[in-house]
Amino acid sequence: MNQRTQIRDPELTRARILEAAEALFVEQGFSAVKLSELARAAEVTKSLIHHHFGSKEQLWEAVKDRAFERYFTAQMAMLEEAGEPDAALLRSSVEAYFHFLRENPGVVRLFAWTHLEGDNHCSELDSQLVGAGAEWVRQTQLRGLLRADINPTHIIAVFVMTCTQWFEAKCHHQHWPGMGSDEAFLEDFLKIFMEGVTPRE
Amino acid sequence: MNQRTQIRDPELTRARILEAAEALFVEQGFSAVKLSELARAAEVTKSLIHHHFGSKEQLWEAVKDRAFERYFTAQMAMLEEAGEPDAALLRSSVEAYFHFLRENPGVVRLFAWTHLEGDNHCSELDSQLVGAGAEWVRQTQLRGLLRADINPTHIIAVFVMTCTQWFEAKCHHQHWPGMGSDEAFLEDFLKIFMEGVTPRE
DNA sequence: GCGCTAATTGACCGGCCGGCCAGTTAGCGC
DNA sequence: GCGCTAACTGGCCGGCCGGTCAATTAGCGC
Repeated sequence: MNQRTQIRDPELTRARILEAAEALFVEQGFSAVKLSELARAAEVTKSLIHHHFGSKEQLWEAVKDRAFERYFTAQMAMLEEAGEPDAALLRSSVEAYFHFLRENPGVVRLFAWTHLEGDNHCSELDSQLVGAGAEWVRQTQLRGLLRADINPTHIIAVFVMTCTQWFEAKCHHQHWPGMGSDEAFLEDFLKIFMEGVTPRE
Repeated sequence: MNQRTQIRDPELTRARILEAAEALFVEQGFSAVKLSELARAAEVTKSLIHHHFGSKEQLWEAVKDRAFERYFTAQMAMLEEAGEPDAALLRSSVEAYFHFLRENPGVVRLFAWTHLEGDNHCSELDSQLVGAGAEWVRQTQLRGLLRADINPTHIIAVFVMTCTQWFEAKCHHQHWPGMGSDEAFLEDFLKIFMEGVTPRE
């Protein structure tokens, strides 16, 4: 900003802008964020934001791309290290997904904002992920280790949506009477879910 | 707007503003809505909005209050007409809730926006609702008709969150490979859920 | 009918929004 | 070192945002 330390590092500048932008967009959503505020947060001039990203809209896209890229690679890694299909593995996948969301609350909110915008530019990536997961479920069904009378995609959807909503709407239902902690809820959800997808002997 | 039909009907005016505001807020969220646009949609001058509601913020509160009031009374009515506690009734309650959300997509989005804002000014009403539902579950558990090893509030939460997320994030997962229709998903969710909450004989 | 209240209008405002541009300068290739 | 590219600055802009206000008038109580 002022005359001190005139070192230039465009990579760092881009990173600083992206980081500050992600924080603000996650917090307030696209239209509530002001570029002036963002510039202050990133310790950068407003013009610099335009120089590196073109417009507020393009910056928003860049932020989403980066976050969903992270989400996608993390999930893909989890899927790939999954071993022999069986019910226990499904359980631990749900746990892993739940904990991933808990550790990445920003991603959850970013998802939520984009859902509300009707934006589905991340759905190619997500479809891949869900497709792979559903295929894994199908294999497990074929081995008789999961109920075969349920659409595999729906099995994935049920646990993904429950975990997502738990964190998206946390501010809302955390005050519900009798509601337990993250872990207590996950425990109870797994009781229902696992019992529901496992075949009766 | 112009000189024709100089009839005044403040109630109708308020209603027109509220209706247009709800539509826009539902669509775009609070900060993306412009009062000028809203005035045009409601066929009303901008000043009239301020006259009747004070400020954009207060109008937003009024819109939320009205919508949540509607939601609350509808749900309370459903709860009260519920009869003898048993598992079949839980099933039909889930179905009713799911169909209510499908018929009221605006409410779902309004909920979503307020969740993201961290606003929980509707939580007293909601807590009542959840409390009543959980109590009903507890009664059913005591009769041995539902598994007793699960927190009743969590049972409510699981189905509420799944239904909510289904509609909140519809634009997102409707393109997932293998995903079925509303009814097909509900069917599969109920298979999992009912099996999960029913005691093994 | 008369007068008072409040619904309604349209002109207007200060502020700030996203974006632009002319000018400066750091840093890299040569 | 030299020059060129692009990173970076600060001032600026048009537009429109939410909000105000004075003036007008419909409608209701009496």
